[in-house]
Amino acid sequence: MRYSQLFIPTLKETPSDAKVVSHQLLVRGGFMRQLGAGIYSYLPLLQRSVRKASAIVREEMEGIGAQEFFLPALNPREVWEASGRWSVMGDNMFRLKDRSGADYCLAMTHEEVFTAIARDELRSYRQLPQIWYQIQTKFRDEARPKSGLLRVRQFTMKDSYSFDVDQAGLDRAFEAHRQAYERIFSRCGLSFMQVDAHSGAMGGSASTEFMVRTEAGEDLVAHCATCGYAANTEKAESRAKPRPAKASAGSTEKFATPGVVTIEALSKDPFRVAAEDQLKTLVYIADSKVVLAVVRGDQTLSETKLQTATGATEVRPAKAEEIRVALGASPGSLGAVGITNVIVLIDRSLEGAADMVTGANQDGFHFRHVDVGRDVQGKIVDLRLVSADEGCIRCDGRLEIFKSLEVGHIFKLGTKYSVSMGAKVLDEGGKEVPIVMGSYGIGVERIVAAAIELSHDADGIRWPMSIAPYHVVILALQALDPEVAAAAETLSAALKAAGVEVLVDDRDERPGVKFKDADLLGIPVRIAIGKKSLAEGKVEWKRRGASKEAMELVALADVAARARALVLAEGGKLAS
RNA sequence: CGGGGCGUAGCGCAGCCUGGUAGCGCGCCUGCCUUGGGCGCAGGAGGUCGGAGGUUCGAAUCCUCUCGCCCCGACCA
Repeated sequence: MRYSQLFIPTLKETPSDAKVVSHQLLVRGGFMRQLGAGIYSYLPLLQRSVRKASAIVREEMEGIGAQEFFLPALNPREVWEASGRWSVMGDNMFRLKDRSGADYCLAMTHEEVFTAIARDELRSYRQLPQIWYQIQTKFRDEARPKSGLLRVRQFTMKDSYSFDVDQAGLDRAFEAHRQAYERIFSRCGLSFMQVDAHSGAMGGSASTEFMVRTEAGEDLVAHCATCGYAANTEKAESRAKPRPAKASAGSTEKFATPGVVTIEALSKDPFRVAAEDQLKTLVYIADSKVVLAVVRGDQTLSETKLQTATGATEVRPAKAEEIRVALGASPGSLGAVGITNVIVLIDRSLEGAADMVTGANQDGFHFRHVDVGRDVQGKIVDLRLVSADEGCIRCDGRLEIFKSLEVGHIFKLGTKYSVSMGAKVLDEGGKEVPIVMGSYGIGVERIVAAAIELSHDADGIRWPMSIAPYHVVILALQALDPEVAAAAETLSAALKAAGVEVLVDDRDERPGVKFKDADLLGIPVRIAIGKKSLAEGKVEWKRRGASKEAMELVALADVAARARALVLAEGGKLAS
């Protein structure tokens, strides 16, 4: 393709509203433009990369026997009512009405529609297993779109669903997806890791996220370098920093703490109660029920874990009035001593803790000598957020915590949707059983954005060969010079004949402009054709990102074969 | 949804506090020049100052409302 005829609106300056690198470079490089918050138009160059990523996804899905569908993004309310998610999805789902006033939504995922097809059409275990997938636009009314393509309201997702007659079948489908995902992300040039994850609104049991470690990500992963344990902090567990064991110090005793409403204040003069010797009592409303969550004073509650523990679909901090009604005191003086009329959940690390201090549910007073189990009773669950440098739960290593971007997520759904929607088959024994399902997603644009986050420099993008918009860019440094132009033409034709995708910068621009744009666009191989070297029948070959010293003069006649070999070696695909 | 910030030419910004007929850089168009890392010179086009209402002789500037975007938090398969 001739650069002069392509639409590649590059910018000299970084757009002021772009914060993360992938966003900046995609806009500067003329790959995309914003239409609204979290809504982007993909320009020709980006579309090429997205299609390449999609093609890799498609190949690997076909490789595990998955069959491609294309389902409606516009869904009637009924199918979402059937699974109960019309209400569960809340404000995150775009909703609309048709002309007759009937409710519709823009699908944010497709468990319901696929399960409905399975329910209507699958009757026998003989028809199983099935893996169905699609690569489709998804819509989510994100509360806060941000970071360019990393968090948007409309995006492309590969979603697949497995249907099996039993758990063993699901395990096989899950494993097949894990391996397909490993191949997909590797082929797209990403370094990634698999982490244990929270299942959230998807329901189901086990789930694994595929994470790319980058500061641009929004998830926090806890990782143990010693044994390899890795989990999203929504799920991660650790050995809590130990608290020096204390013996019970007799019965509880109320003492005045006027004006003291924080853990911090209580740890100072005149009280000097270490944070780890305090019980932090937090009041939440879980699906309209009051819940007390108790963690150690030096720990942080994980709302996600609280949600898991309560089984509620919505969990929020209680308002001051609600707290007063439930406990008769204000935040800062709360405790769970003797509380039996509401649900009390206690973090596992507090099991057996003795001689603690906690609020007395009377403003200005606390209790001391509080023993968990004796004075504070409730269900012992995992509630606290892990923090860096705590001990690994699997070995004696330490955890590190870092930001990551979720590019894929695989779930063992089990029978949640098949039961709620009535998708059943007859098993070998003629018994009717719910289909055992799995659900598997990949954010296609996130692959592209993650590749940029991982691979760029001060000058621009450095695309992996497999998803680069073109394999080679030819710079005709003196575009108006007949010999240079002719050489560019000849070389372009040779590369094309060899199956290499080539972009020819034939613009009547100064060399500096072409070099800058080429660096910005990040095409893996740059061939510069200038008068001087051309006189000797040579052109300059340079890998994007390679040092100046790595530039080589290559005979014109050798370029095509060499480029073809490189494309193949680096996992690119030759055009047929 | 809470907190903060910003909307002025295609892009990046100044002007606003202290009201007086809108400016800079880049880009764009024309000509000359130049041609291996975003050249140089000269000329030129381009703006309902996000929108509505108000105050005023007069509003980009002050006031009210509103829309949009960005950031932090909450939220989030």
